[in-house]
Amino acid sequence: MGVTLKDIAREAGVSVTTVSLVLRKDPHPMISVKTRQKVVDVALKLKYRHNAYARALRTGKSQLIGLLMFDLDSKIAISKQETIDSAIRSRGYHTLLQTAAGHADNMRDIILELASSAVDGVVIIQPAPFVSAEMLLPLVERDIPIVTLEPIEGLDIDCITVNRKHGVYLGVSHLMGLGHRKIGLLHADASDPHSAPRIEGYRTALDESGIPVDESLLIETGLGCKGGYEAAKRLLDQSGSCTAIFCNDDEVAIGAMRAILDAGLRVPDDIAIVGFDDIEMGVYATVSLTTLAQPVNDLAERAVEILFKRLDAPEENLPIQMIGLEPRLVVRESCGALLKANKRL
Amino acid sequence: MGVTLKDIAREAGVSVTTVSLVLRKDPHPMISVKTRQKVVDVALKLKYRHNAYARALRTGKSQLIGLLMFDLDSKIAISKQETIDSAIRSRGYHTLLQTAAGHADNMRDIILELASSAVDGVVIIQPAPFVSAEMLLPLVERDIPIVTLEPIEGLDIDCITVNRKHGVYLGVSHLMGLGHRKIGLLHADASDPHSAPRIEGYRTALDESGIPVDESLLIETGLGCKGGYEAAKRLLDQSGSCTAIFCNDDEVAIGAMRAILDAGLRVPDDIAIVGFDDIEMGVYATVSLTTLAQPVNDLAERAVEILFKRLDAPEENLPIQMIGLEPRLVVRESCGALLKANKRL
DNA sequence: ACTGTTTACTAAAACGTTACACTATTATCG
DNA sequence: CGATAATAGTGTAACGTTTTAGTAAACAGT
Repeated sequence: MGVTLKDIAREAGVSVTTVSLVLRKDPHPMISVKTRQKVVDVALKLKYRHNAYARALRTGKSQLIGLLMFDLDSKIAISKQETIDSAIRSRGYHTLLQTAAGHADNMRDIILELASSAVDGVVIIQPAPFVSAEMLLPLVERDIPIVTLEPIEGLDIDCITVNRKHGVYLGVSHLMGLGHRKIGLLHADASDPHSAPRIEGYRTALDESGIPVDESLLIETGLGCKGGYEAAKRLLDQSGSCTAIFCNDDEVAIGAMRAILDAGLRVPDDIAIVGFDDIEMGVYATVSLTTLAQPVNDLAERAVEILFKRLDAPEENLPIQMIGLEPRLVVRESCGALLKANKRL
Repeated sequence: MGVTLKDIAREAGVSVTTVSLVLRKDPHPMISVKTRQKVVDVALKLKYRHNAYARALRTGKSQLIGLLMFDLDSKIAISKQETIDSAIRSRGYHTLLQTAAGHADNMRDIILELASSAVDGVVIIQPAPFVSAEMLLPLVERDIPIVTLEPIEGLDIDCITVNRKHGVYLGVSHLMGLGHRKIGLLHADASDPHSAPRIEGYRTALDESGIPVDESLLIETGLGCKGGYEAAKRLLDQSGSCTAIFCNDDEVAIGAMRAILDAGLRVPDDIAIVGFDDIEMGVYATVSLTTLAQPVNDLAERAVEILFKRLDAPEENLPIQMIGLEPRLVVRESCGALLKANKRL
């Protein structure tokens, strides 16, 4: 149905090979300018489009990188996706974004589908807790390079992530610097691998100042605004005595703020809030959000860089990379630091 | 490198055809249970995965639907994407999500790429103002069915959209029912095809009540929280006299709320707010958002339904469909209706 | 015992490319 | 002038699958 190289060859009076050579802009082979021009003209006239399948079948390469996401609920994950996407595009490759729409079953399906020789490489943006080493086997067996943005237990693959432990440490230390001693922590449940480092960072910060950890201030939260709202409510109900809350991420923080306001308290006057991620919405929250910014650009660029190093050198046994980037504290209204500074004036 | 049908055929002592027949689970051909079992066993043993490219090349079908988005900034667009994705999955097809990451140039690239026989059909979630009829030509020429969620000028293709005019009419009428007479409208700029229907709906509602339209209350807004924040600021600066604002969408509304609070005013006491879309964040805004909910599920299901009707009957000349679904008013705090009801008690 | 039918399977040709190994033709040089 | 080299191309075999048209064997019917 479509126009093929054969059609162009016939029309231009040359061989299929020549047409292929010309249209691929292969600089090496010797084709006269005249022939080149004729082929290009005919191709344009017939509105030729290459058949991606035939090309991929023949070359074994698709110029396609699979971008695997669990869902599109989190703004920070989306901004990672966008940045990675553009890094891949800038290298002349295309992106095949796959989302599991919040279903772990889909994740397995998608990985199998990607393994059907569909992509040259894979970046997994939200691996855990949805992706296990075993699920990635089909890709590993076919030597399809994988980079994840979070470590996967039991599998040695390139991983470039954010040092969440240190981030939480920075945030909690900041709150302590403002005088807070009773600091709540809304953390994801244990199945989320981000949870443990966060709790560690929290403990480290408190330990360092010799403050004992009050376990009742550690509250498990669901994800999203809704999760934060409910978790903060539980925290406020059970112990009215905390003066600050460190939230799992900005979306949880926005939900938590709403719960605090609903309880008749003010942010940051009565309770200070710190989030994690630095999403745009945080800036426009009723009380703008102090947070730890993830180095999204860096993260994306380096992830793609590592992936392409492997693509370019398929045979070489490059060492597995495990890199942790540092988040950066962004001070806005919700932590009360600005309020305090103003008062001092 | 991968295991092919040939490998299985050799190992199982049958022909390639037989293997293909068995593994595709073609019910028609007569293959004995014994042979069938042997082939399946060998395939499993060798960890066979079909080669998607070879299959697509041979059959001319990829079982892939392209899902085209301009960006992932808007929550409502994402929820449409997720719903459409799962509708496509439930039909045994796969989704190829492509985002232009906010660059119109990418959009053209992506469409060309999709036209390289890469997909069997396309759903465009945010066509306007980024996609023109001319850009879609490569798809149209190859008879790849397209469904958009918004009309595209100059091109007759299936379109299933939301009746924004009526939505705005409902929202503005609701505000008028609450006694508001000076109602601001934050609308996208004219390049956005949603803009005109919104303004129309606004005018219709006012006309119906015999209220003259004060043009100074119609303010052009950028997208996202930031856009809403800035536009609301402009509105408040130039005329302090409006008592309600209808916002282009929920994200704009959240930004606008922040601007109102920054100006020392309260929502909804001093200024009532109504948004459009019904995103989750609106529920957890400091003042929960009254809005017009888009019928996302319906939208997605019907879009996919139309697409598959065309896929299943490629030759039949099905009539072009243009469907507008009705949004639904969701009353929360920001419009002041609840406040008023409480006072009355 | 012959035709005809059913059952179980297979050979070979596509699909549109690319890659490899060639062949003409023309130019260069001692 | 003949030999060599450079230039400009071409023919054909893959890539892994599906599809079409077939064959070989077993079986039934008269």
